[in-house]
Amino acid sequence: MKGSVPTPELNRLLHEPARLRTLVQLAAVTKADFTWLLGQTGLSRGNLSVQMSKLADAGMVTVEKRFHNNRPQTLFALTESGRQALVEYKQNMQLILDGIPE
Amino acid sequence: MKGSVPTPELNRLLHEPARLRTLVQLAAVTKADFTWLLGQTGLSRGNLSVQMSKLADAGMVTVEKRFHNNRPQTLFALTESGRQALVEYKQNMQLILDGIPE
DNA sequence: TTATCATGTTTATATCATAAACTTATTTAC
DNA sequence: GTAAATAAGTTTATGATATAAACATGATAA
Repeated sequence: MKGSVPTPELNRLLHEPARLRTLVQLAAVTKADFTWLLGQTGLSRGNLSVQMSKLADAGMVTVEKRFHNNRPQTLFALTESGRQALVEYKQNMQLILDGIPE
Repeated sequence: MKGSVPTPELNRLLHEPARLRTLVQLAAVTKADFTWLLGQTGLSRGNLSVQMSKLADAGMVTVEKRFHNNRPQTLFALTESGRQALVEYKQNMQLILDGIPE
């Protein structure tokens, strides 16, 4: 068994850095609106929109549209299954990282 | 600064799971041949070939071709800059993971 | 009432991961 | 001795996907 290094599967939906970043942000708050996420992640509007749609389609986040100061506002929140997926991703990635010396 | 979560850049070359896996394997040994990596990673020959070429082009691994038992054999080894890149990736990813509760 | 800004969404493109098909050389079977 | 099968990779074709550019819509400012 020499040189045996674990290589668990990584959820590709979460693995993409643009989405991983937004999910980590969402994990740190109860709710976040589109514009705030824009600033935190540095993504373009188009990119953030597409990524959030994918996360919503997969049930990782909820989407709530409303008006705030007569402006449309979109609020996102991590779902329970999103939180679970994120924790699982963390565990798997941690196993991989542990195989790297230093 | 409420809700501030660090989001360092991740080296996309290393971030791709197929390549991350082979690099982690290479980090655990001094040298590895193509067929052995095939078994460890579960990648197809074509995929492994492409990924190793990219890693070689980027200077992350060295490639040594020789004959062994009258068969061609390709040996790979992590370079020093490859090792550094891997450690840096580990540190950055660790920062991101630390932002995830549990 | 025209222009500008704010907030997103839709599309078009360009990259890239992956497997299928191909190459070349070597044994093994007949 | 030649045809089939095995070994070790590489090249290509395609399908997915990340990303920005273009678009849409409504509100405020000039």
